[in-house]
Amino acid sequence: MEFNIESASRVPIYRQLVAQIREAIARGRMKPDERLPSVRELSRELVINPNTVARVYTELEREGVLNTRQGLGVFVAQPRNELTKRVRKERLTCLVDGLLTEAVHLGFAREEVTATVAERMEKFAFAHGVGGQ
Amino acid sequence: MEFNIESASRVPIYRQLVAQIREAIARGRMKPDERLPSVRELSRELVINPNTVARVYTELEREGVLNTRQGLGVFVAQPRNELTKRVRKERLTCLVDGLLTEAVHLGFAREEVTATVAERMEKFAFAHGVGGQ
Amino acid sequence: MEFNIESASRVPIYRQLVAQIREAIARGRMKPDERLPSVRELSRELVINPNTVARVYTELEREGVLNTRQGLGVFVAQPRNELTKRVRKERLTCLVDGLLTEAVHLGFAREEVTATVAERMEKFAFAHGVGGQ
Amino acid sequence: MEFNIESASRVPIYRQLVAQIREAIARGRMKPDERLPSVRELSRELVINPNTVARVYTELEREGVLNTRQGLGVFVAQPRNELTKRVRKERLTCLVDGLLTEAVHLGFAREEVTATVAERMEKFAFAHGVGGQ
DNA sequence: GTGGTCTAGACCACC
DNA sequence: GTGGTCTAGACCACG
Repeated sequence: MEFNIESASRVPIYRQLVAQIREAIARGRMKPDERLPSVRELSRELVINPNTVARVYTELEREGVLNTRQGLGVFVAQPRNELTKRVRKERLTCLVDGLLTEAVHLGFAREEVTATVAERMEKFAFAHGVGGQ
Repeated sequence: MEFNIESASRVPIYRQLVAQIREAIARGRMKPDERLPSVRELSRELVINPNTVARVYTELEREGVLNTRQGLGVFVAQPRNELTKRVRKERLTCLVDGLLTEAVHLGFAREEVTATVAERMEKFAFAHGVGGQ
Repeated sequence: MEFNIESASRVPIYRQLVAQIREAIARGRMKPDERLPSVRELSRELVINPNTVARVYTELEREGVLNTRQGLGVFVAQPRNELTKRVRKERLTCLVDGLLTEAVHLGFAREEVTATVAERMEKFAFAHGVGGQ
Repeated sequence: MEFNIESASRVPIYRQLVAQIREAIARGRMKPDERLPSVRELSRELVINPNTVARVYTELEREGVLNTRQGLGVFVAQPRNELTKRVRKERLTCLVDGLLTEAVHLGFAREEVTATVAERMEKFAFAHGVGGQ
């Protein structure tokens, strides 16, 4: 996996990294139980402070996306669904509304948005069937 | 238009307001040339600092979503598309990828996302035909 | 609220604080929307590094126990239940088994454990009725 | 006795094993004077480092839960109660408070906790009568 | 070697 | 004033 940090961006480094790792997993480019680079490796590679990488890993672990095994490294977690159907649906709706708001302001038409969603979907590793309770 | 500020949220007040105004416009609940409440009115109504409201209006004006007519008030701007088709498409793709990343992590299936997008779309005031240059 | 840190303990400072805040809330000694001391105040009072306090607050916010409002401070969150009934039950069972394991090793009898649970329960602010889905 | 190590867990292997042995004894699935597998056997079976198993046995011996008879192996110790009633009661209270704190945050009601404790209790090998001095 | 904890001190965003 | 981010560097626990 290759990550890249724009330190000029106003988005905090740790958020950029979090987003990139989450996207890599969602796109199936990193699989469950795959090992990520060590904190020290990644911090050397990206030329950022080890604590910043550690923070990213900690945060993603708390979310259940990664898990760390002391002395062994950090790994992609098995997907779990601990949230209520209701909460998950609320979050999805909120995200979709945000997308649509921006799409309208950018001047897109309905069909363009639908087409883009359908097109990008192919790149993501969706679960099959309908998600848990 | 009614706005509501959740002061118990970690999202800064000014961002909540910006988002709500943008969404109201995108949903067609506020139309071009419609007048918004004055800074003082809105700050009194929402019980927030006038500086915060002023900041919101300034920010949305900079974005081209609102415009101020000196002595008359603040109005919803006519939709403009200053960005090239290419840039706009890039932004849309980026937003869609963000949505899909979250959707996968929430455990949704393709069809659920497609359905939610289609359903929410009905609530938004999309332009007809295909957007500008 | 008064907190006390044992820096001699092998339990990390930030975990001690997290536990104390969680317990204070569970016992109803801190109520929703109540403000906690600022990061700087608390770090001065407990004579620990402000980053350690910040970490505690961040962690509890991520858990949904606190929420921070930029520029205003950190507050006790309204209780929410985002986890699946199944996951919650699993966690409870696991915690109870841990308790019972220790109780047996300490040589307690059934009735003593039952009595202690009943007795301590009076000190905690349980919700009424049965928890969400 | 069968133990199972979850290597994908953030809990150190040696702690997992310690907990499982303690629980097995508390549930009466291992009785006093029963022999445990040798360090080599167990490490081969669980596919973990022999040093890790050795550490587990040492730790449990220090606690008085196991004892080693040179050349013969490691055995479950006779239950002893070296702690005063007062100290033991303090520990129990502390553990119960920890359980109740979590239960409240998980949104359980009193009755649910009481019921779970009663239910799980059936699986544990409690001493009869009231514990020592 | 791995990650986890803690400190010290800097600079920025929010209200 | 508040909290959020980032860096630098120390020491400890795990395997």
